[in-house]
Amino acid sequence: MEATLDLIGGQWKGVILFRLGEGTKRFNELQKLLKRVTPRSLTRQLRELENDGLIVRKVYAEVPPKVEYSLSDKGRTLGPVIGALIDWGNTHAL
Amino acid sequence: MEATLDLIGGQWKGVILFRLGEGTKRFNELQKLLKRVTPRSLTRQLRELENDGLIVRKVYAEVPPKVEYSLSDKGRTLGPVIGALIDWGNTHAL
DNA sequence: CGGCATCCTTTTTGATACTG
DNA sequence: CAGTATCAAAAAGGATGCCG
Repeated sequence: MEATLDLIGGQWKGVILFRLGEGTKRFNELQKLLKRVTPRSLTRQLRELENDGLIVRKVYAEVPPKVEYSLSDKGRTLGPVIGALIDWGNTHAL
Repeated sequence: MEATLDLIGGQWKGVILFRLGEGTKRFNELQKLLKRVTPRSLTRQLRELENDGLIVRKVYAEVPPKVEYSLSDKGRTLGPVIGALIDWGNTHAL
């Protein structure tokens, strides 16, 4: 369980995973959805999620650049966990 | 969900919650169960969990001192969440 | 036994500016 | 658009020692 928390415990990782659960998103879209995140932080969280194999980063060789992020198969297995977190939060939020 | 992660996202909080789910524990017992945690860190995590109303701290006015930690009613509602985290970790651990 | 105080090092985060 | 670079600041964590 410590391992699981390490994977989703980052400041923004939970929300990123949740948002990507809704569908593929571009860097810019994520940045708008996660108010108050700096590009630097967002980049780092995305890289960690990618290294952990939870999300997939797809780069299009275009101008202007286009990068899409989506859940990997492994990332999708987190669905129930994310769901449990959200349910509890909705029920017990201050 | 960010709120939920804040509550259980600390370095040791998940394990503490899990262990207290097994039953009431004393400070010393927790320290033994959580290898490598320093008293300072353990104290701080316990205080935060207490302030969040997830655990109960009971002090006995004895010599030597005795302090017991246990889950609060609110803390017990986290059971399914903890369970989901553990299940996922067991299934997908490296 | 169950801490708190102090000091120090490591890790994380933010703000701002700039680039392929 | 999707980042990187750099600096500064804050938060977290460990080590050690002392106390009621």
